[in-house]
Amino acid sequence: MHSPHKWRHRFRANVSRWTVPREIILDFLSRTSKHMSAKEIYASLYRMYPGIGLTTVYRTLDLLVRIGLINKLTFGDGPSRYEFKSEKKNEHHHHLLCTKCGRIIDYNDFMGEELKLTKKTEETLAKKYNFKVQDHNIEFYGLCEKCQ
Amino acid sequence: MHSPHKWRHRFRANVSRWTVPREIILDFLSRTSKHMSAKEIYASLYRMYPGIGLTTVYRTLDLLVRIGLINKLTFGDGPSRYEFKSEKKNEHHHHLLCTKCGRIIDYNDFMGEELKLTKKTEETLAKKYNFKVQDHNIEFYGLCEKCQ
DNA sequence: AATGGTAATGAAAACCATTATCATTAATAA
DNA sequence: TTATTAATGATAATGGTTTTCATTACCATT
Repeated sequence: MHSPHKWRHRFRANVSRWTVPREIILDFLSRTSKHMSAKEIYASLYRMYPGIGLTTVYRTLDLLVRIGLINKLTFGDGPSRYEFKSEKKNEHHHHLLCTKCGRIIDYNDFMGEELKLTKKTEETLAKKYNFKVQDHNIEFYGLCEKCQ
Repeated sequence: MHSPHKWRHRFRANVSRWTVPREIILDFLSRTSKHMSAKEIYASLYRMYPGIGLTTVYRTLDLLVRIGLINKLTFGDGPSRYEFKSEKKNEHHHHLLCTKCGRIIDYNDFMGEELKLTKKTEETLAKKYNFKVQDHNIEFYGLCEKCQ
């Protein structure tokens, strides 16, 4: 299923070496759908690979974001969270955040409408402010099932 | 123009006292359209009111967010920024962020379309996940005029 | 106006996520 | 196999924010 060196060429292309810590971090992220903080990732990996350092986790996450294999999510307070970026085009999604318990829900409804709106907005902003849009983010805040 | 105790009743309603630090912080924010960090606000006020403490600035900003008079903006890394929330309904806006220089641009184009999309999304999410939406946020990332 | 109860203040220390430093280790080109 | 040099991991440092606590000052009640 998971060929061990699936992503090796992506590293090579970025003048980066293929190392054990990088492989296990990326493999770990590719197998979970959770949105985890650096510390949580570190704690999870530490059991199987006690030699790993938190610093390396931070550096690797940073590299993976630069390469474009994962997303970094920063929701207001608290630590940044990371999620694996799926190859599948139709898995583009946004987040629903519970303001009480911090729960994060992925949703991908209305992506068609959203795309229409963002495309239109991007064009207008480009003209009006001479701003070159690279990416966008949409999130909803509220109360999840358990918290209301 | 600015009655000095314009917001006093808002504090009372929240069982909070009307104090000098709170007044000058709120007054300062109401007069600027910039998105300032706690430290920047502190530095600006320190000149006119050297007795003020950074801690009080943080605490007051937190209170003002709770009361609903200002917005707290958290853009990835760096300090949180704060903006005065205008009373005028038509001044609802979102942000355009330059990923290179950090510049923030307010825009309020397509609010009609946005409202349509968010309303629809909120209804669906409420049904599908039993999630009660309270607020939303949209932001675009890219390069500003100077940085591209 | 004076008093007293208590919330608010400010200086300092603590906290927490993240980054920098640096000696050691290991990936890879030769 | 070796040499080069990027990557690692322990530790210290950093920066934003929060906590602690003794002091101050709002403001409801006299």
